[in-house]
Amino acid sequence: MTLTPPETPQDGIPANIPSKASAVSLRPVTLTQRADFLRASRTAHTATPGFVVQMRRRDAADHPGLVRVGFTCSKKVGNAVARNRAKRRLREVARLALPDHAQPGCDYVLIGRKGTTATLPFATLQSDFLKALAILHGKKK
RNA sequence: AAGGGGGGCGACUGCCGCAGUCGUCGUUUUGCGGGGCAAAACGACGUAGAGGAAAGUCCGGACUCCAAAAAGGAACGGUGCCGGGUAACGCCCGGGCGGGGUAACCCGACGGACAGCGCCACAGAAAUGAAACCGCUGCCGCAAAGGUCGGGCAACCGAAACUAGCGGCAGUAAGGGUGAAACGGUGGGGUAAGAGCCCACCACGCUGGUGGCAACAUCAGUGGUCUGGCAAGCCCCACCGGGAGCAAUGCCAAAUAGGGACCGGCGUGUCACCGCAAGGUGACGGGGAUACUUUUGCCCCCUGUCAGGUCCGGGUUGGCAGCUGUAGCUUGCGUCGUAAGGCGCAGGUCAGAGGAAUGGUCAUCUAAGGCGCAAAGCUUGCUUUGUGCUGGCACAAAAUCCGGCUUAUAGGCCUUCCGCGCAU
RNA sequence: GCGGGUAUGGUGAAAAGGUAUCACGGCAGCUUCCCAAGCUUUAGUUACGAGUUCGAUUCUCGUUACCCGCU
Repeated sequence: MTLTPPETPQDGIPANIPSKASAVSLRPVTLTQRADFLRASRTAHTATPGFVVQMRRRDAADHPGLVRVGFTCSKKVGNAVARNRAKRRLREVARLALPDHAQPGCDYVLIGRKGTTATLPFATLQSDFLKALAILHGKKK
């Protein structure tokens, strides 16, 4: 894993995305490759009662201006119903907040937690996510 | 106790699918020199979008590949009262038998232990051919103590018979601290003591009659007791089953790659140019191309110094098909059937993708529940009425598709039935 | 998704229908001035729930957890 150069081409991202992202609105691309999640797990992260946020700033040559976001709910969260519910709520949080508050060129990963992600009030999740983003951006600067 | 059913109408915003054939409008990107065409992506509109168990993966199929002429057999595995239903089943329906419950009703791996083998620890006389042992009884032999009789004032002496006991012969299986289980049970007669030895009832086996398609039930006769238990031990009998699974499988593209080895067959299309030759290039010709019905054009590939057959690698990735509508499912009516279900007619039936889509914020209705408040009634801690707040809160997410089973399911609700209490 | 397998003291294993054994480790005691070694002793619902059987770790069914294979 450590022998892999960071400039490895990303097969999961279509080649036409970067040039388009500047022209159209800032729409986050969803992460699907396991390698992206592993890379993000080694970077800065902030925990809130409802979820954990990780942020990774990619290299400048790798699709600058593109915001990517991923969601993770392990089997610890619960059965398939609980995992799906947690992922949906995290997706809604990211959809509402990222276009206004995300920094281009970054990957964000949201991790669901057992119980709380599916049960906390939605407004609490939203405010926690904004706080977490502020902490992460401040840490990077 | 049985069955049904697992909220409705919506708003804003978001997710995902769509050959939406003749929806519309645009923008961007890629390929080719351009034109033009094709493909992809995005936005708006339209339209569709989780369950009764989608779950567990426990059975049965459809479908696909492998093997195979058909059929049979062996091994292995499964099923197991009888009849019916079904594409099929280990499922369902009806019946029988056994068990549970006051009842409604529920539960049952429910063939065979005289085909054979095996096991039954400990305890117990004995764990299955039955017999031995302790006992019980009769006869024979030996034989006390005590009692009886005789003698003696008494201590005591003597005599005969019986008995406990001991030994032998014979009868017997009633009884036997056990044990999960002891070759019938209870009662009576009988006997030296006993025994199905005899009798009545019950249980069991056999034979026959009757009812039933059958499982089985019932009646009569008979045997006098023989088959102790375990087959979710091996096994026997009857029936069923070839193996693997949509990550099956087929096609296309990229890539190592103009791959390598062998077999046997055939005998080098025409023209032009280059070359000493081997050979190369071009034209004509022939064939192919994941295709959707055809046509045309362009482009690409193969071949003409070989068509064909057999064998030999590991690693990596993308696209399309399979892919959702039928052995269908379901609603209504008719008809056959006790039922499961069958047949006929009419209607309804659009999730199908990438590791995978339904979320967020609200509103309202129908009722039930929960937490309160007030009033009334009394049965004094409940009921009724009014009112406020709360109010998708259970189990659980399609992944090829169907028929079942099993398991998980909140608050309750609806229909039918049973028991108990009270009132009439 | 499809298919297969395993659960026994704290750990690793055995038992093959008859009241669960071995090794290491833990607790306690003996021994020693103290420790180590040695000796003695102790702790299990055989993953959970049912069934067959007189009797189940063993046989059968269901549940849970974990592991493995297949693109």
